Amino acid sequence: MMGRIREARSSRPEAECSGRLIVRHGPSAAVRQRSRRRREAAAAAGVAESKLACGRAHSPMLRASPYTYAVLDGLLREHFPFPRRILQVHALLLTSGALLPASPCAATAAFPYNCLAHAHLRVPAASTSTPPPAPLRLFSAMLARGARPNGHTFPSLLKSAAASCPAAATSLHAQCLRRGLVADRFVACSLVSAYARSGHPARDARKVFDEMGGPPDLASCNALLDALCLAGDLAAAESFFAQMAVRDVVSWTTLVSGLSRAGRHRCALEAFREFLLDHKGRLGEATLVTVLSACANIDGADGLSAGKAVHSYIVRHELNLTAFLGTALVDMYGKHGKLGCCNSAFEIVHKKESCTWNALLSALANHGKETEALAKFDMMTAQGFLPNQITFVALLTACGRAGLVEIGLYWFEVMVAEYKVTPLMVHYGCVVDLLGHAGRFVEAIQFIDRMPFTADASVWGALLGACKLYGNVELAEEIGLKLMVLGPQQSGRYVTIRNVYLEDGNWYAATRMGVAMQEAGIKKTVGQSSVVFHGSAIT
DNA sequence: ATAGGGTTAG
Repeated sequence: MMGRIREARSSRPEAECSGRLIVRHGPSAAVRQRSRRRREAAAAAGVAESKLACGRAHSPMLRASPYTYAVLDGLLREHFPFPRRILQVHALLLTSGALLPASPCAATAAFPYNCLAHAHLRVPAASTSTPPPAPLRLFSAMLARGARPNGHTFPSLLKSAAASCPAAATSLHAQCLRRGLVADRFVACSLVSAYARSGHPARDARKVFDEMGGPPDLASCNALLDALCLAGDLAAAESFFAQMAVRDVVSWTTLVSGLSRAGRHRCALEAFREFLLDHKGRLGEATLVTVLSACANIDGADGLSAGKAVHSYIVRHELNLTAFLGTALVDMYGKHGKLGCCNSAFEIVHKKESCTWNALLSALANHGKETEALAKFDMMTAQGFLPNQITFVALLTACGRAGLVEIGLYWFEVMVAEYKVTPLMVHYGCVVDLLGHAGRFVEAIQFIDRMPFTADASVWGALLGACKLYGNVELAEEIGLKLMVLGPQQSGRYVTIRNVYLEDGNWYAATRMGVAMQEAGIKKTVGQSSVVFHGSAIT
């Protein structure tokens, strides 16, 4: 406990003067005792009591006035970049009674709750841990204490819900309706965004947008644009974008990211270039990250050279390589197989995060540096970075490529048992790939049967690859039937199955597969070696 | 001397 207090003081000594302004003097014995009890309760809850606003011996009671509110807001703002201090200020507000009514007969103010909820948006999920995110818990608390949520309350709540509690979006919307707040443009804008980010169909977001009071403003338009992109309706998004009266960097970034997410990376890059034609200002992190991501996914020299151009922009303007930007850069070089650049970009990212490591690991795993990927994984965990689902995809891929079957199986077990990472379809695919490449077909099939959900085409495809490797025609045929049920669209798989037959010399079966494909509605005749789909060959 | 919304990496 002492250690924490000392750290808070020594790392930010100037903060000590902030709070004294907001305390009222003259504590009675009863008040002193109450305040001690509060401190103990806070301590028991594991929150460090900070000296920053406590004036220690005084009974801290907030007086509700515009002035104290301004101080409170300033106090929180000052601590925005430091998640733990936000928690400390929260603890302070709890112990000082700022979240309670100023007097027994007064109403509880919404203001401190609103500020606090907003501040908590800066706290990464890991620190807040428990499932309902802090802003939503604060909402319950304010309702319980009779504070009346207002138009300033909901934007933070909706943002938080969209990020980590999608199911809450509709209830919050109901709350806004009941309180007559849906005409507020901030609230409406947040609702549009929250619906889109909670996986609702675009029409829900659109409805809120249409029912917003007055003409829509730019932010709301951008929110709807994003909603259309997220719902996958790029045609609607593009036409909406075209008829927007005003567009800013956010509008363009939203469009570029939407196109890129839809797989139209070249279109995304073109849109960005169009944007550059008459944009004179500096580019921000979000825009650069989005463009780098598009560049990463454009195969060939075009993508790489555009990515390099973005990199040189970063260097020229001496932009700080944040985790976000750095990761995008590492990924861009990694996807293009430029492992040297990838590595040096990785090295200069100041505050690396797990995803930064992930980008590096994926690059190594996918470009023949499997052993190095395994070594970097060890470094990553040794330095205290928590591996996540993506990390293990890279790790298992590396094991698969290197033929390290036992090691791969080991890490799969560790992933589930030790890191509590819930395996996704891709992870199962990796393990099936591992087993398959070792020729352990029985185990692979047992493994698939034990999966908590039904295997999709990617998992069967992994096994199919192994069938091809080992000439296991019988199993290939079985898988062929399954794939036909799962997805008649997967023409590439059929071709692989056919090739298994062909290599086995089974021309009859190969022809039959061709017929089956035609029956499944695949425009592909036996005898071709590849199909062209949207300009790229699938074999 | 009172707060809030839209874009971003693996």
